Amino acid sequence: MATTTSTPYNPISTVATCTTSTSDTMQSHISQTMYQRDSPKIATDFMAAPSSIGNSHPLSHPAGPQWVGLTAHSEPSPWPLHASMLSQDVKGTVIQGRDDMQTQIPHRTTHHHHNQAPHPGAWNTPVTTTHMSMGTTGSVLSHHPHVGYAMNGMMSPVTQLGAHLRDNPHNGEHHEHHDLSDDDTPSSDDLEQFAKQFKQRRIKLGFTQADVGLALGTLYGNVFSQTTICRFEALQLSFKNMCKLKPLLQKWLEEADSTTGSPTSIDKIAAQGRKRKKRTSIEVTVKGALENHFIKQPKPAAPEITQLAESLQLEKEVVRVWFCNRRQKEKRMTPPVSMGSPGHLEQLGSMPKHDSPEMREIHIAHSSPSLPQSTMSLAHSSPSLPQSTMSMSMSLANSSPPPGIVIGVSQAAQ
DNA sequence: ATGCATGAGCG
DNA sequence: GCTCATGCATA
Repeated sequence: MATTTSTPYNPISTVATCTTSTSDTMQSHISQTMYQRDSPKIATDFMAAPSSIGNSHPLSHPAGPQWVGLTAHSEPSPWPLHASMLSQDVKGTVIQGRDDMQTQIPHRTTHHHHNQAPHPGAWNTPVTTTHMSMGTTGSVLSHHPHVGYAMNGMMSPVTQLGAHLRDNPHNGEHHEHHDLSDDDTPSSDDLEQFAKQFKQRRIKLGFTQADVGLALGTLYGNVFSQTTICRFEALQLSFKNMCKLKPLLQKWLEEADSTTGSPTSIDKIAAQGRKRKKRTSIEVTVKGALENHFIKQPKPAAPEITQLAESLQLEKEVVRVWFCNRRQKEKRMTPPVSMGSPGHLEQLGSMPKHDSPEMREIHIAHSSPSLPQSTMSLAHSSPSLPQSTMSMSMSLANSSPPPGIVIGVSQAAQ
C-alpha cells in the first residue's frame, strides 16, 4: 500500500503503511547538502545570489524585444509575485541560513503558464520566436542545419529538428520560424549543448539551481524552482519547454557572466504555500504493477483506473495522476537514446536524440515486463526509460525484446 | 535528482 | 479528464 498521508485534503481511506510520511521536516537538511555541492559555497548566502544583476542592471537586456515576444506568447504580463502566503502545514520555514534554496519557493499565484501550444506535440510551434509572425504566412524558412547558440549574443536562426515534423498539424511540413535574429527553435543538439554549458557556467559562477530560478524571477519576473532548472539541465523537460526556457537562462547566463563578482541582490520573494496533498508514497511492488499496466495500457480509461486503484489499494486520483505523470515522463526530451527509429516515435515529445557520446550507458534489456521488480529497478536507475521504444516494443512483443531496446540509461549527473 | 501533485487550458 | 508546465516534498 501506499503511504498516502492524508492531509487537509482528502482524508484518505486508511491505507497507511507509511514509509515516509509525516516526518518530513527534517529532510530539508538533506537536500541542502546536495545543493551545496552544487555551489561551492557561494556568496549566495541566504538569499543573496551573487546577483550581478541587481546593482548593475536589474533588467537591462540590451536586446529588449527579444523574448518579449516570447512572453507575449506565453505570458503577457510579468507576474505579480504576490507575497500572499498561506500557511502550510509542514514546511521548513526558512531553513538555516545558507543555502536557502528552495526552501520555500514562491509559486506564483495564479496564472503563469498558459502557453501551451495549440496542439500537443507540436514542437514546431514557435515557442521561442521573437515575434511570431508566422501564423500562416508561410514563412519558408530556412532549415539550414546550423547550430548555433551563442553564449552571449544571439543565436543563430536555427532551424529545426527534422524529427518532429510529423506532428505538424499542417502536414508535416514545418515552415514557420524564419530566422529571426535571435534564436528560433533550437535543435535538440543546441539544447543539449546549451544545457550542458549552462550547467557548467552556473556551477563555475557559484550558483545553485535554486539561485538561478530565483534570479530569473527578479530579472525577468519569472521565478522558477530548483526543480525546473535541474530538469532543464538534465534535459528532462519537453522540447517545447526547453525552448521556452532557454532564452531566459541564456540571458541570465550572460548577465551573470558579465557581472561576475558583484554581489547579489536577489531577494527572495516571499514564499507562500498552499495546502498541498501530502505526497503519496507508492510502494515498489505497487509501482511495478502500475508500470506493467502502463506498458499495456498507457491511457487507461476511468473505469480501468478505478479498478486498478482498487486492486492496488490506492486512491483513484493517485492512480490517475500516476498515469498522467508517467505519460508526461515519456514525453520528456531526455534521451531515448539510441533509439532504433527516431523517426517514428509515437509522438513523443522526446526529441530525436542521438546518443551523446559522453554519458549514458545503455543496457539492453529484455526483461519481461511482468516483473515489477526488474521494471522498478530499471526505472529507478534510469529515470528515463526509453519508453517510447520500450512501450512500443514491449507492447508489441511482450517478451521478445527487439534488438536495440534500451532499457537503462544512466546519465552522468554532475 | 525525482516522485507525486496542482492547476490552467482545452476539448 | 487530459496535456503541460511547474513545483513542493522527498529520497
